[in-house]
Amino acid sequence: MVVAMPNVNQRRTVITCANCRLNRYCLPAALNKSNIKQLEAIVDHNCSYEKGDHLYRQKANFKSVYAVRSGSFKSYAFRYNGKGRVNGFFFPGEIIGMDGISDRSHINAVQALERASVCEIPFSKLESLSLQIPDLQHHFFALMGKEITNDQEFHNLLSSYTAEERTAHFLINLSSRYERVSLSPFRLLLPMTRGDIGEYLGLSLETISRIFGKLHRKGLIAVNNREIELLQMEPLLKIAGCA
Amino acid sequence: MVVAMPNVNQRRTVITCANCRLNRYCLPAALNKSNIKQLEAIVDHNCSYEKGDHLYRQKANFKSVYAVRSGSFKSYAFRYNGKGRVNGFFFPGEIIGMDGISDRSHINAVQALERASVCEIPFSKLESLSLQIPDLQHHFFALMGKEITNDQEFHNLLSSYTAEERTAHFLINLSSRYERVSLSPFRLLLPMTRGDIGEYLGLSLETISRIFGKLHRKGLIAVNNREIELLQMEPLLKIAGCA
DNA sequence: GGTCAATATTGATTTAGATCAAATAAGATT
DNA sequence: AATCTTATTTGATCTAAATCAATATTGACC
Repeated sequence: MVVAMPNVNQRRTVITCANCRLNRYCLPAALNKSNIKQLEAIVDHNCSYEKGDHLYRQKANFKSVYAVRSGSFKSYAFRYNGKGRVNGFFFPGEIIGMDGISDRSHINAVQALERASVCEIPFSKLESLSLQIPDLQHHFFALMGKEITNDQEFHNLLSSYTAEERTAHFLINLSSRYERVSLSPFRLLLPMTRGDIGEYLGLSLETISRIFGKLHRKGLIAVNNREIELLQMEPLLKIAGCA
Repeated sequence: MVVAMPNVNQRRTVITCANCRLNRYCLPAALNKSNIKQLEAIVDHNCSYEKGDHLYRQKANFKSVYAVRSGSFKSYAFRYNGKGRVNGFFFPGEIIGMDGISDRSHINAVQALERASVCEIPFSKLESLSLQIPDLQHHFFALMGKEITNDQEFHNLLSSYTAEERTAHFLINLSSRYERVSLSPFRLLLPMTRGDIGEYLGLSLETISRIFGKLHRKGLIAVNNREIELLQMEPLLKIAGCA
């Protein structure tokens, strides 16, 4: 398995929010130094997972949200009649667990796609702290708002984009998320299978494979199993509907 | 046009959260009497709209969220290359505007489907008040969390359900939302067109019409233009994947 | 009440992507 | 290294829903 997401701050030094290289993107982003100290006090920085491990299962009690520190995760759900789908991927600096806030139980399961680690943030403590630190409350509202707008853009993608458009959009989206954490935005090492991507995009895994082939034949990407190189961004952006 | 959603608290008495018949479902739901007074102080209760009026346009500055008091709305967006879709419907007691929280500008437009009214809640004031009233902060986190889980269930719907399953799910969902505001859950007066429903569900308007016909032929619903009667809930729930 | 525009139904045809089916290729396990 | 399992690619066929097209109905406006 290709390890797409490098581990961060592992073993070497004591892990804190203040010294984490992701703190610009993560919860501390909006906080001053003294507030970051307060946040650190409620965060558990020592949770690591092997490929296939579950961060939590469907219907698990909600008690925390999690910031990805290294590696990557997918979330998925079986609903009602057994139909289930991957409905999200998570990379370093991103927050997992908001699917449990309203009902106090998670509607999705979350599984590590590779060796990974997270910081656990007990939600009740985060709420208390948010009452004391207006910037933290504001930032968490913004994070949840971002989740909402992302999901709505995805609604649009699923209801009106073709297979090729969805796939291009997926690659572009991944590219910008990789760039955010200082990984190459042009050479994507995918931690997930074609099947995962297909479920996520509402397509069959064969279609994902075929679209990769098609984009390759157009000269827009190079495909080597889990390694995808984005060769021509402009046409890709155009297909993805981001032009 | 059928007016599906009756007006509430209109003209008769001074409108307040304390006397609004929707307060059990709306923002005041989690608050005690004195807190409700504080909330009332920041809410503008006097905003009404005619059919077709916009509550806000795409990319409009975000400054408030809105609680629907009467009538109904749809939200829609044109994204990037002009592909656009209805991505939400809003009924009394529901909150509109969370699509603007993260970027401080709305990614959707919101339009009245019939004569309607809302309460406007300036978001910065809501944030300040949430710092003082823990229950309000908690409740608003929960409301945003609910929006997130709804959107994720919808992701699942669009990526793995057939046209019939989506349509049945839509009717069941509408039924429970109507029931919540004391409307008949079995006799649904739809404020939106087949085209709106189709865009929302990622289907063509012709397919919506055909599926209504099919469900009618199965004896599960009666269709009279915008009036849909749900005749047999069990089989409908089963098709919708809620069994 | 009559005209017009918007909405909804129904039928015929097309098509994007699913499904079925092998054949490779890559990783994991011994 | 050899085997086994899992993931990927590619081809052939099928099908659900889109699209195209024609009415029919409803509501809005003179």
